[in-house]
Amino acid sequence: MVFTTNLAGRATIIDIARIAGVSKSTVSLVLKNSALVKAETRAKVEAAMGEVGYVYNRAAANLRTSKSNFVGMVISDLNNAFFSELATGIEDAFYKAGYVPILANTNEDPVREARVLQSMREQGVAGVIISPTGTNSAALEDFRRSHIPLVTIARRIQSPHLTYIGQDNVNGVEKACAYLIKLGHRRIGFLSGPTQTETGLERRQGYIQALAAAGIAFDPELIIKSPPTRRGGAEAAEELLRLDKQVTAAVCFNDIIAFGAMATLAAHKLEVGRDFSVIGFDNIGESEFYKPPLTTVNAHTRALGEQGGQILLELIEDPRGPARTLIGPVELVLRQSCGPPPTL
Amino acid sequence: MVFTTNLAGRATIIDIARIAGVSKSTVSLVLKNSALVKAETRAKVEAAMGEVGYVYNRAAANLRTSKSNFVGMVISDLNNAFFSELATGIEDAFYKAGYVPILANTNEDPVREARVLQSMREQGVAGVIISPTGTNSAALEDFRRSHIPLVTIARRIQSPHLTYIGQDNVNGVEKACAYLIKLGHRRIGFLSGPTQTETGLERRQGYIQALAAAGIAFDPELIIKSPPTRRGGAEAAEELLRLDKQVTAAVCFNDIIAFGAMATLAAHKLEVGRDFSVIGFDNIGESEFYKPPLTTVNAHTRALGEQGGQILLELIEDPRGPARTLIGPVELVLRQSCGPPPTL
DNA sequence: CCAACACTATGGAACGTTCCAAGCGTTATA
DNA sequence: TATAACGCTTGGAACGTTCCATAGTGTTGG
Repeated sequence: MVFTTNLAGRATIIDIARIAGVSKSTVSLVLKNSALVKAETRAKVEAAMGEVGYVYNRAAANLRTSKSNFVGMVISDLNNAFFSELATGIEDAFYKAGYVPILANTNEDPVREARVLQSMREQGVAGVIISPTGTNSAALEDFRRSHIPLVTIARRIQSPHLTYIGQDNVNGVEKACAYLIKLGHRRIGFLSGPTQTETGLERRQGYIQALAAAGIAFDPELIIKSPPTRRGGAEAAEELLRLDKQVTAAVCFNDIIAFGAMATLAAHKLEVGRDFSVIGFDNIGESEFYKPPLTTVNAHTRALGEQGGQILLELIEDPRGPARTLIGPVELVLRQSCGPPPTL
Repeated sequence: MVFTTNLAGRATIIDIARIAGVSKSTVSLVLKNSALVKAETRAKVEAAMGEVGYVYNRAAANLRTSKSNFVGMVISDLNNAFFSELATGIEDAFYKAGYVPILANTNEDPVREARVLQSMREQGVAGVIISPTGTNSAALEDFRRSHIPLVTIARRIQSPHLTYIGQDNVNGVEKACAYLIKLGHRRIGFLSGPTQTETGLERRQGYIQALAAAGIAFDPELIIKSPPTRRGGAEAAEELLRLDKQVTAAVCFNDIIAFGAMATLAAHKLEVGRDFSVIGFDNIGESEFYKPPLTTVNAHTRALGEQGGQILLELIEDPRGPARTLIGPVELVLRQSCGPPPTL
């Protein structure tokens, strides 16, 4: 007899047990590769499973054990290359460990974020990794109280209770600025992206620190905020040029803003790498192939995602222990957008 | 009494029933907003739920009803902007309908694809939408036999049994070529990407048809295959130039190849839009902001994803009916990579 | 010859829902 | 007054696993 195995009416371990002439407990043991079953018995059971095309019902197992192999993966903007690289890293870590990620793209919408977290609770996720929208720490705080392991990634929420993994934003921008200063630039703009997020504040902090370290006077006008989009970058660069302050270089909140800025510079007949230097942040895939190739801060995004996933898995294994904060190292990748790198 | 609601030991409808002084059946009815319960009773139950922070257990419901609100979303390369845009479209359709997507990024690996499909069966997904790796129709065919609704998207597998939604590849490349021909180009290269996939074959077909329609002799040497990456595009363009056949324009398999090609052209001191024209395919976000902005075929990727998700949802509602094929329309977006568009 | 023990196998309760059949109190109808 | 109808509520079986307590069979050692 062949079973047509759609959700309802597919073969269960009871069917297998009957066919193989054993009890359902034995079938269950076979499924978990228990050493308790005799090889011969195992073979019979496996034959029966093959015969009817048995498919394990994880929902039933989840219910019985009140565990699950689901993890939530909440991404704030999947269309941003940074986050899609992060997501593939995370997904990879889960995949390797046999966990299954439920995806939610919040699209920077805090309402959606809250709804999605609630839904994940209902699904019984074993844990959640999230790049928060940032404005909704209430929903996050609320979720945290459910005692489901939770990791925030790439965007920090100020809370001593939240485990966080991210890149070293301050140091990244510091390195970028220091490099420009070494190349001789004195008036350096900062296209700061959004300024109310932790990420934004940290990167801004790096800018200010680097200038101070070099003894360059800080001019708040040279910080231009904008949405972290190409258009935002283009407009911010426009504004920076309008200041007419002999700015010769800009550090950008991220690569995407840098791309936008480079478009504006080109429109103003400024050759990037000769007339004006630009540095980005993230080192997303396309930055290497841009025209000119973009000098940027490598945040090792994919690895960061993988490590974040890994940390969540550890937290699931052992939920005790205090919240951790991990800051991944960061380095400057020298390309043509600042002119030819100085020989060492 | 306050419950600490982690997975094990969180409040159940039985707890709620006891607190509210009703039966669990009544609580269940409240949960599904049944009109059968008196407003007063409903209020009592809802108060009890609020009191203990009740969280619905969907796994239990899934088991009982042998249904689920999970859908599988299998993406072949999430780091490719085309697919990440597709994914957000799909995710959006699911989100709106209350379905929860399980994500799997196969990374173009057929083995991973097969494993992932099996895992989704175990999770009891209500349906699956997949952009196949293309080389593993056996696994797909096998999955299809489980009678779980299945939609293939963006990449076609030749099978009369599979529902497919994609963009009009032939017509897209035809339009691109026709435009170049109208601009006066006669020797047009085709950076064909991978040639063994259906998508590749269709786009190649468009190229051949367009040349034929214009009475231009077909020269197979002008078709250069490569991986669909920036590097692939760069190398393919290199090869095209090496032919030394006075080629003045190239149509590319996708935008990413076009970006790579443009880098090569720049390295050869050819100004794209003046000395050489380039057209891409997909109209991914960055193409608008490239230098120069890329003329490309708009595949309405996000909308395509949304529609694909929608079709899967319809199939879940009503799994009967034959496999469908939907081909979305496609149009050329004129930008600077072919020089200024002719005035109409 | 029996106790002790290893090795396998098993029945049944439990996980948290849904849903059917049935119950009950009140009002309408005959 | 008996009965039907209606509005609301309920007990209990069922979904497909897991896992505990228990039991049957040899084998070993005293």
